Amino acid sequence: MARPRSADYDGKRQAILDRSAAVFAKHGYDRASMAQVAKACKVSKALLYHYYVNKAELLFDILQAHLQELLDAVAAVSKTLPPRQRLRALVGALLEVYRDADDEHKIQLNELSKLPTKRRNLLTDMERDLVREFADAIAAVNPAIGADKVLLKPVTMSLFGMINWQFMWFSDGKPLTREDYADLVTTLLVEGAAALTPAQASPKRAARG
Amino acid sequence: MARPRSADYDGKRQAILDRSAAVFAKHGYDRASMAQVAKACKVSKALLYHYYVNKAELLFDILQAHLQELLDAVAAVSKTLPPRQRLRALVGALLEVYRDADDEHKIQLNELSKLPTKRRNLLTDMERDLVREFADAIAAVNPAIGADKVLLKPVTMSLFGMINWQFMWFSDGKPLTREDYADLVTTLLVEGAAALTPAQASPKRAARG
DNA sequence: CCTACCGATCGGTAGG
DNA sequence: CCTACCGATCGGTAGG
Repeated sequence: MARPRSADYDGKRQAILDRSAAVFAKHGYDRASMAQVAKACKVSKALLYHYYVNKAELLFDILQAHLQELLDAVAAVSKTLPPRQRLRALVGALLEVYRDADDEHKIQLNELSKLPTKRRNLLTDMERDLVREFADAIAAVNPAIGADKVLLKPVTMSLFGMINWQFMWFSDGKPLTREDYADLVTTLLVEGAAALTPAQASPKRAARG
Repeated sequence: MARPRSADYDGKRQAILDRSAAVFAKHGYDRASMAQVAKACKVSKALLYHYYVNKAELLFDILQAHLQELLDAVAAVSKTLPPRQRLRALVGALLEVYRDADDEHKIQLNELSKLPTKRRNLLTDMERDLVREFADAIAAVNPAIGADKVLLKPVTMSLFGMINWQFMWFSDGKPLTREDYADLVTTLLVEGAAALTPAQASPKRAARG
């Protein structure tokens, strides 16, 4: 009989994921040694290599789990909400996942490029799916921008810029909550975008302030 | 007699700065070996250590020069422009410096934390000065937000998010130019922020979409 | 301005 | 026989 997998295999794996993310975020992927990671995870280095064939696979698993969490949160937002409320809910969903994922977010921004091409492409595909959800939501709120081949991308990327830069300055416990910031971002995007489109004979003229 | 400095000392130093930034941006600071950097700069490793006492000083010099260029560009924007035109010019100034500084920008985002505390603090002070210029310009355009202790920071950071995320997706030669994007960002910020303030009995209510 | 070389440490793997 | 794990150590490379 084959020896069965440890009863707590998945639990252990998740614990390794969380703790190693903290080490990678703090010291950077290259500087964090597998010995350091193992110590933080309270396992031996050999056990770490039992779960992951190499360091890059550990990094990949951290980022895949994080991106899947983002995609799940976005998928859970009702598709029947009025467009603006749906966009607001999508922004709030991302910011809520980020509450406990500052480490994973930093790793995503800083270390993704260090994965081998195939693994990296799997993750950038997930990122692209996430972006598409937001682009569609923006198009639903503002059909003129949705139909504009030139404007939709920069407007969508402006939204991601605001959301993904949040980790640089935001801290919980201050007067402005995550919900407040989701409102603020949605207002800047929606009301700002509305000002782009009225005189929209050509995309260029529409974009000019 | 001490041997005089090379006639082209500063020119060589600048060339090292540019080429090493490319290497650090491509492979990451930790992975890029000093041997690799020396080869890209077409100098010996020993000469590299003649200009910089260690690897971190090279990184510091790259980032200091970059941040100084940003501060200079911002300082060159006329202070007598009408508020909105001034904000637009400030955004355009940053995006214009970024045209030839993608490498330096990536390094600033990814590797700043790897410098020793004192060096890092020198650079974060420069970043703070840059942020203050923009916060002041936003306050001039929208005095209600300028007077709001809760809103000014997140609104300013939203602007930096849009500008500093640009390197992730923008490419020159597409229909949307840097000038177009400066217009777009300024419009989102100014018209969006205007929608935050009318009902501004309390900051929280004002931020709610 | 170079080659030669160091003390330290890395990611990954061996036997059991 | 299998998988789950450990203490010890490998060959190769880094910054300086």
